[in-house]
Amino acid sequence: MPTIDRRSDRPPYRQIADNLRAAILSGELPPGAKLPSERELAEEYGVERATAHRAVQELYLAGLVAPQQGRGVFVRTRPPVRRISRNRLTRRDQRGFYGDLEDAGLQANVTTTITHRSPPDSVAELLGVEPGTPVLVRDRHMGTANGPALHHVTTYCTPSGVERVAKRAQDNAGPGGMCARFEDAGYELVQQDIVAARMPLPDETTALDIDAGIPILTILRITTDSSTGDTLEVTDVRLAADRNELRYPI
Amino acid sequence: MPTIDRRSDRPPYRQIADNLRAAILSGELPPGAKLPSERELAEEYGVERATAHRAVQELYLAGLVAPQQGRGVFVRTRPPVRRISRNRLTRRDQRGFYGDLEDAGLQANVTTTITHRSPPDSVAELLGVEPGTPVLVRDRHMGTANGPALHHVTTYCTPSGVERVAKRAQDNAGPGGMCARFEDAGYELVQQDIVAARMPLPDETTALDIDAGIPILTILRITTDSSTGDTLEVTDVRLAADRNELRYPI
DNA sequence: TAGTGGTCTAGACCACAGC
DNA sequence: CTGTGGTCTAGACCACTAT
Repeated sequence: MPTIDRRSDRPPYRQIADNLRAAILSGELPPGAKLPSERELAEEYGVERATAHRAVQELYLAGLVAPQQGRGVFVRTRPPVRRISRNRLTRRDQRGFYGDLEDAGLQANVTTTITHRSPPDSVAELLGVEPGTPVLVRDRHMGTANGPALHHVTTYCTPSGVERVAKRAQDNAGPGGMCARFEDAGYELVQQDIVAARMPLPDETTALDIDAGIPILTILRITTDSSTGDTLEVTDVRLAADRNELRYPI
Repeated sequence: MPTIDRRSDRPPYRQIADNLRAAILSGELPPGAKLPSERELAEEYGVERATAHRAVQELYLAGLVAPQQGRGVFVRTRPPVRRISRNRLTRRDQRGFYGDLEDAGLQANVTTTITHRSPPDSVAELLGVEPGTPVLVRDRHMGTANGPALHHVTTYCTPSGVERVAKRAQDNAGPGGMCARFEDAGYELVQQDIVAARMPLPDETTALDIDAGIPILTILRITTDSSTGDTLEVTDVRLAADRNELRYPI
């Protein structure tokens, strides 16, 4: 019999959320299970419906439950996780993105956009250009024909980097991507990944099919010429954190 | 003069949040700036205060603003970021955690707890033990004397792994951690990191000093014996995503 | 004391699911 | 039709901050 301590510092809606969360994490409410309706919760705990709603909202925004209009609130089921290896995304010696999808019996769906625009200040610094300077930018949105979006890749090229591989960068960079083209041209590359996470912006929420309470993983991949130390390109990858993990062999 | 489209599908509180978010991202409301009070927003947009509150709440839960009771709502300032290198956390050939802090003029504050308990099922599988089997667990909570928490590290050891390095694991594992002890014993180690992100649970929120709308980065580091392929230990690291980035040289 | 955000009650209307 | 979650209004009390 759940109840609320009105004298507690913890507000009622949090106490209700705590109880529901504990039931979910203990397995008492397994993935896919239906929570009591907000009106039932309200009566059960002796609060207004708005308060019960806030409790459910708390769990929704933490990614634990998924409300469905007209049906009820259900415990989230974890979607299948893609475990992405270090060099799956750019290196030529991998079948890469497409092979990954073929294995799953899916058809790839890639849209590429080429623009000139000024990169974020942090990227401009890495590229060695003045903030606000437009550079060549390739946006690639990766998805499946009948499924959720997979990831979004933005590649920023330095002017000098573009010159070195000529027009290939303007169009499709070919198998292995830009890096393979740099290697074709005889450069020895050094790469590093900067991995971070944050909450998505609204446009990322729609572009990457991200549910509330799910962060995005971001990878900033920096490619430099090992002999000169020049940065050749910077690639920014964004993925939904509930469907993707990154694997780095050491 | 901001206004609301009552005929739009997008509810009023989201339209207000959109306007504020745009002002923040464009720099019109720079980090540290004070937002209009909820009562001001309510009057400005012709809505009730509760609706204005929801708009601000939206931004709060997305990690963009920080409300302060009695003072107002302020645009979040990004805390300084620690960029953590691949092997900073375990390998012996690094000064590691302590050196990192000394550089910043801080004093380390580590509390270690040793228990026997059953690991999460996913970890049990990696260790090759039955789910529910208690194993040796070392919890280390890392912080600074006068600052926010840094990270939390949980190490799960296989029974066979523990035998091989005897009692060292029970106590302080010594410089370089368990991995160094395995190497002392002549093992060749292979490691891989599985990086993911998720929203924190309430206890992690307090333990790691995490604000609303900030995800946590999780690293699952798996150490195996390269000759036999046995998993020797599994380490789970959790860090606040607004203060930490991971750097993986390739 | 006045202004701020945090929370709750009370009641209402809407869009949507399922019967 | 009933039950569900999504949202808004209207008003209230609290704790906290600053003057």
